[in-house]
Amino acid sequence: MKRTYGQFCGVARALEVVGERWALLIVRDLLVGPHRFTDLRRGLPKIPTNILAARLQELEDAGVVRRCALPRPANGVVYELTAYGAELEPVILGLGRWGAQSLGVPREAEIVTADSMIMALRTTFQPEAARGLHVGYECHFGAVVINARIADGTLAVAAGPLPDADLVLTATGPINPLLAGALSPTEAIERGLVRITGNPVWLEDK
Amino acid sequence: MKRTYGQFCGVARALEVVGERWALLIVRDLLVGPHRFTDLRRGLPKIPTNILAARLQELEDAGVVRRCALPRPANGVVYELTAYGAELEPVILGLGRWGAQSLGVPREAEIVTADSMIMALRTTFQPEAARGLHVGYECHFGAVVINARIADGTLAVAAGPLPDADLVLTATGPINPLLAGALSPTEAIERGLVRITGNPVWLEDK
DNA sequence: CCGGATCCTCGGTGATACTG
DNA sequence: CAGTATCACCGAGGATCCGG
Repeated sequence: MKRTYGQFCGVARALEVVGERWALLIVRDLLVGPHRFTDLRRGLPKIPTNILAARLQELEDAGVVRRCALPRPANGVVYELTAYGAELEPVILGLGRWGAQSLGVPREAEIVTADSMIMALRTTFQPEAARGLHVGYECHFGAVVINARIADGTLAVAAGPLPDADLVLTATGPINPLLAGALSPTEAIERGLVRITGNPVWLEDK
Repeated sequence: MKRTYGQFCGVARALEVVGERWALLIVRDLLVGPHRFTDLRRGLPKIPTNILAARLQELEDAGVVRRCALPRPANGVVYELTAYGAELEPVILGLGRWGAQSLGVPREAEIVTADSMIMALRTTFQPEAARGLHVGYECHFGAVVINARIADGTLAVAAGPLPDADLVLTATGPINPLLAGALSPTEAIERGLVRITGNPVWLEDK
């Protein structure tokens, strides 16, 4: 018997499914792609393992997450979003955009993960500004390196470097206004928040 | 000292502010308009009063909610969203749309509130379909009566009846597909989910 | 009636340790 | 690697009370 809100309302139903602590952060990481238990654990450093196991079970029961045996080489398990779960993407992006406004400066012992930065980049992507563009970026946030490829007005972001990147960005200051969309990349460079390497021609918008 | 997620991420920050139990439902009700403590309590029947008081305090500290002395006639207090808090509207609407898919049929002892139905109507509103329209609706969900006015492509929904309504809708069955946008009003009527009174000419879309 | 404050209980969370 | 087991603790949930 789970806790309910006693309301016949879509918002209440949604919160009964993904409103528990940690649940939406798990969904955020899974929006990047399928993850193993240990991958999720690495991305959510403060989550107790029993809570992670419980959340995954609940999300699986709710049809948000699917548990899959890993393909051939490595035996193991991966968790991935169902189509239903993937429909949470606009909600997560909206939450991220709202929360980025009060992000401030990283607090003591607060970490940056590749998955969260990947979703942050997706948050700020403006398809209209990217029409007809074909670029590869490599972004460095501390030790975290992710790559972004823009092609045909769509954005693909993933972890790791991009050897043939047209442009390499390195964050050197508080980049939260950039993530919140309150600052353009050009302004960010002027303020010394981002250092770039490569061809500045590709600095249209992200 | 509050609980944190230990992540430098907009989603995590947002959940630290509005991710606690009941918080987003309070915001949902306040999106309809300012409420008094007792109004909120009525709309969230299962919330303990100490939790409601604590959430309001936290949301006020976070700059999401503002506490206001009530205007002249009645002395008292109202809580209203700040501009920052009101920016959560797209997130709430997205959550409501997602949750409405698995809304099912009202569970035992599950109630329908005016505020939740008002937000549900806002969820389904499609500005493009309402262009040039000027209509007044009155909607009945059990004992809950709300009114909707469409003018100049915008929607205004409020609690209570609308004496000069062009159209009166009464829900008679499981209306969740309608709320989720999976069903058109016309189809809903054919299935006997909604009974209408008035001039069917106004049945374009909501 | 409004706007809480207070007390108590119980279960989930969080930390750590341990196992197949 | 992928969890399960144990346990302390604190916040949710429920009831009652209290000053305007």
